Formats: sequence, structure tokens, C-alpha cells
Amino acid sequence: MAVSADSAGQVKRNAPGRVRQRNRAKILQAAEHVFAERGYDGATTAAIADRAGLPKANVHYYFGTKSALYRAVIDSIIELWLEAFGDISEDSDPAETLGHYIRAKLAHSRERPLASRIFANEIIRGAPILSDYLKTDLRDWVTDKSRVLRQWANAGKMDPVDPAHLFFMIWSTTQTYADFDVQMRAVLGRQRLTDEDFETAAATITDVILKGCGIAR
Amino acid sequence: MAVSADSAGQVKRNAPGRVRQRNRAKILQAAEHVFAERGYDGATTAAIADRAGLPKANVHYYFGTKSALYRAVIDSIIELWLEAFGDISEDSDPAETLGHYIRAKLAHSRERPLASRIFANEIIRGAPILSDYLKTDLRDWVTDKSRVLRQWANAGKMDPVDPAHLFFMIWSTTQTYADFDVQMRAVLGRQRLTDEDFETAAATITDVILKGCGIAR
DNA sequence: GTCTATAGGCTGATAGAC
DNA sequence: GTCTATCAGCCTATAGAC
Repeated sequence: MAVSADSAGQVKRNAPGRVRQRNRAKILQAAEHVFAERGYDGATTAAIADRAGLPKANVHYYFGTKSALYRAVIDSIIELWLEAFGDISEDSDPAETLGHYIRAKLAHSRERPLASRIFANEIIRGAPILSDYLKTDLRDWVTDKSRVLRQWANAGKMDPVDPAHLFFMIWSTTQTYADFDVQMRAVLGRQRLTDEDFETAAATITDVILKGCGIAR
Repeated sequence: MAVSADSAGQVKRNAPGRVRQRNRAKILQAAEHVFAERGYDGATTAAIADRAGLPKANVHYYFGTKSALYRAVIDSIIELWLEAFGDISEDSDPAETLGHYIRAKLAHSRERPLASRIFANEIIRGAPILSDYLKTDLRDWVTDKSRVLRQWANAGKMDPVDPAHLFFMIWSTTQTYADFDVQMRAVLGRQRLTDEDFETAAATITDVILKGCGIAR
């Protein structure tokens, strides 16, 4: 079906690999939905194929096994995670830096709730895939940034709050808007969380945490 | 096999219903473990029966279906949830009341992590079972307690922080110690979270949130 | 009340025609 | 490269002997 590249090796339309790339992307996107909604065991390759609009056999053709597909989805999520971590350095202003970090994490919860839920499911399951990442990359990141927070505290820019537990607070308060979305909608009586809800959330979390850490603004 | 009650109706050993009650309890406990570790779809009745030390057929004999067993587990969890909510009333002292509430929620995360994880799984799945509870009991609780927080704010006892979002902060920061236990152990480099870790967590969350809400102590 | 044996359905995965 | 047809295994649930 695909039209090959011409004699010069240049790519025309439907070049080999184009369909492949598009189908892989379709499957990955569908898989993200289904894994987020049903968890690893609850997700079926049939449901993923249906959502992608492809026959089930193609899922196995492109990714081999369900487990490999899950890994591919997890990998794409981890990339996003690292981006969201952003820069926290000694010279930057605590209020601005932490405020920006909190808002970035919250925006991520809003824009990529599926990624957040898959991550949450993976951790609750005991992180069979992500265990290494948590013990290396994430741990190193926290160690590194903790140093910065301690320097801020020494310089009198903030209270001496335990850095690791402070990060746990920031992560949990922001991720809960993706993972526990249903609960918040029920409590707030919304069909969907609105712009205003997210603004109130951002303001509440930022105000409480910055003030709670003794960071002047 | 069971020895019946004697002629006076008094219960001797192995009275009818004793075995039933004990086996039901064994199955419920096993189910809590397996549902927490694997999620609803990942849990199998065989795994639950194995952990309970009973043949698989007994699970169905006592609870009928897997779904009914899951509901029974969820019901027992919700009872615990409501207990943990405790009393927050207008006359009580904000610092003491909220501090106590935060510590109670954190203690619950430590003592009943399985219940917390099952609850988290249920919410992430879209709360098929708990939806009604969230929209009624939980919503009413938040509405009720929000009134108290607003009164505290009007009386100058705390900042006018949005009550619902403040509760979301308290829930997420405390529950994360159960749900994301693996992540914290990886970051802190622990095999298990220690007494000291939980004390640091309690102090950090309480200090930041109370100070962040402008509650004097 | 208990438990073995088994039915019936769904799942991940693949063979093989196109 | 694509997709239909199909398999082997596991899952929930139950029938029926004890």
C-alpha cells in the first residue's frame, strides 16, 4: 500500500515508515487512555485496538506484547515528568521558583491527567517498572534540590522545612487534581473542574505552602 | 463439623456461625490485600482464596461474586473513613483541631495503607462504586466543615483559605504516605518508613499547613 | 457447610492468507 | 505490511459428591 521513496531516496507521500509511525502513535494514545482508565490488568489489547481503530493483531505486530506496550507508554510519561521538574537553583528567588514549580505541576495535572493516573497506578502497584527510575533519577533530583532548599533556609529566605517531605507535599497536592478528579468534582458539585477551580486550587496551594514555609513575597 | 449451641441456647465452641464468621473475616482480609496490590481487575478469586487458606469455591460460597466481595471490602473501608473524619466544630481551637485531624489522617495512612490504596484505585477508576458516597456523605461533610472554617476566618482565627481546596490538600498530603509509599521509600533510601519518618512527615505537614493558613499556635 | 471437578467465556498471542 | 481466523490458557462461577 505504501508508496516507496523515489530513486534518489527522497520521501514522497506514504513513504515507508509513515504508516508505521502514525499507527504506532494511534496505538500509544489509545493505550494511554485504556491503561489510565482500567489499570494494567484491566486494560485489554482488544479495547486498545478498538480505540485506536485498528485490528487487535496490529497492536501485537507493532509492540509485540501487552507488557512491552505498557513500557512504551510509561517511557513517554517519564519524559514528561522530567520536563515538568524544571529548574530550581540556588540563585533563583524562592517565592518565584517554588510558585512556578507548583503551577507547572498543577498545569500538568490538568493537561495530562491520563499520564498522572497511569503513574499513580504504577506506584500503587509497587512500581514494578518504575522502581529503578525512582531509586536513581528521582532520588538524585530530590537530593540535588534539597541542597538548594537548605541553602535558602540558611540564608534566612525560608524556614528550615524538611526538603524531601516538602516535595512530597507539592507532588501530592498537585497530582491529586488529576488522580482524584472524580472526588473533587463530586465534592464541588461540578461536571468538570473549571478554569476558576484550577485558579483557586493554584492560589490555595501556592499561598498555603509558601506562607507555611516562611517565604516572603 | 460444627457443634451446636446447647439446649439453653448458649454457645459452646464451634457454634453454628462461628466458622462462617471466621472464614468471612479471613476472606475479607485476604481480599483487602489482593485488591490493594493488584487492583480490581488484577485481583483473582484464586489469589484471594490462596491467601485466605481456603478453597476458591468458598469465596463464592460466602460472597457470591467477585464484585460483591469487592463491595464488601469497600464498605468496610468507608466505615473507617468516616471515623477518621472526627469532629471539627465551631467552638474548638483551630490549631488543635486541624493538627489533630492531620495527625489522625496520617496515622490512618500508616496503620491501614491497604484501605487507602483500594480507595485510591477506586477513585482513579472513576469511582463506579463510591460515586454516590462522594456526592452525598462526603460532599455534605465538606459543606458542613467549610462553614466552620469560614467562621474561624471571620473571627480572625485563620486566613480566608478556600475550605474545600484546603481539605483536598490535607487529604492528599496524608494519603500519599500510604498510596505512594514505594516512591517515598525510594527517594528516602529506606526499606521501610520509620517512626522518625512519620514524625517528620507529621511535623512538616502540620507546620506548613497551619502556618500557611495563618493559624497561631 | 465444604471442596473437587468442570463448564463457559474472555484474554493475549500467533499463523497464514492477502 | 495488514488483518482474519483461531488457539491455548486463565478467569469467574457452579454443579454435585461428601
